[in-house]
Amino acid sequence: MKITHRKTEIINVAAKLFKEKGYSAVTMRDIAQAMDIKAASLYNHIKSKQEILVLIIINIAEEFTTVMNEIVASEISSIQKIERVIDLHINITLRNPDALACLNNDWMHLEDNDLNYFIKMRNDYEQNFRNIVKNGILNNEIVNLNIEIIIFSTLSTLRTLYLWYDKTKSLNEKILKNNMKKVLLSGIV
Amino acid sequence: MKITHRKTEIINVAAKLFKEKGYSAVTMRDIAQAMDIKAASLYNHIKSKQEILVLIIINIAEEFTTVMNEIVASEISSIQKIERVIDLHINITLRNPDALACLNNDWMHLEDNDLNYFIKMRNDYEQNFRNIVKNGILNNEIVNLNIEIIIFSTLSTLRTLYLWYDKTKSLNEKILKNNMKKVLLSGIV
DNA sequence: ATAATAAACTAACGATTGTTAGTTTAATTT
DNA sequence: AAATTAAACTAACAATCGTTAGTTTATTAT
Repeated sequence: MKITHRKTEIINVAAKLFKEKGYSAVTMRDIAQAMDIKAASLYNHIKSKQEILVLIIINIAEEFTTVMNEIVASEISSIQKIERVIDLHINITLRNPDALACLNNDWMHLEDNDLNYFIKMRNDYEQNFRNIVKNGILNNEIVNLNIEIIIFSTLSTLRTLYLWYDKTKSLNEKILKNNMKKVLLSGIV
Repeated sequence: MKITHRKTEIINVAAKLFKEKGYSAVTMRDIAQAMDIKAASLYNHIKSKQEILVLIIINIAEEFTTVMNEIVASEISSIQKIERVIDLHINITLRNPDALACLNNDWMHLEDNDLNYFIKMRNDYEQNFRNIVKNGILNNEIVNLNIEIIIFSTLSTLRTLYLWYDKTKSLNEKILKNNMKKVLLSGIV
């Protein structure tokens, strides 16, 4: 099915509502009301509530996957790769915070193939990041602490940036990226 | 209403289910089935589904509030205060990861007074943390980067530690705390 | 002008939701 | 032994859920 303008509107409105209350707590009537139409009218544009969720999440997940693969393939230092991962997360967060919130909180409500596909992408993503850090430790670019703690503390900050998105509006993008890299790489002391 | 043994069991089972699918997606029949009884039987012990959520979240939130107030009142350096905050989060995560997940993901489904009370506690908690960091910057214990980025990157890691809880089982508590302090305070480079 | 399409509508469906009422069973206390 | 209590049960309720069918309205293409 083609993605029309109206369909895009539904997806954006739904993503915003999903961010606020979560997929399960948002009804088709909620989405319709936010668009000033009736719930049944939504089905002229979308196949099901589940389809909305899939379109929101899978697109973003594929974008993460694509760029991560580029980063892994590039011939730059481990630190530079991590800096590019930081840029990736900030870019997507600034462009589409609602979809990102949805991906983070509602991915478990995907079904069947979509769920498996998502989980595979997420695992691959983490494994790629783990390899970057591992290589960084091996050639002394990165400090030799527990690797899972390094991975987790970095990714959890980047993944939940959307929660904090509002407060970044006073900062411009370049300053945000610079500060984030300093904090994540060199700490706060 | 007194909190009996059976009531505690319901709360623990519910917290685990809420962690997996979120408050809204878990039905009373789900909770009952996990306890091998019928849904109606739950109401011999609890008042409503909402009461379960309140008991899970508010207890944990009050514990955070109490200990944070102790930390703020103590006469130790800013860095030492942050280290105690790190300990606080790790302690609660190790003891009750399910309730913590529920607090993080489902607090918005609290209602009326409970919701307001929770939001006030959360705001006060962040403000206390902000003041600790601010003082640390003023007396040169902490690097002078954007304060909101410092606060956010630290808290987001600590708050989502429960997601990563499983992988920490190989580490003992002391090593986990030490590594986490090094990563959050001194970075990974 | 006519036909075709896009996008809304009303009305209703079967399933599921949280919850209540009233009853039964088993354990504990008097 | 009798009475009380704790904790389960069956059955059902009103409300809400995602969704479908069929229709109307307004816009666009022929």
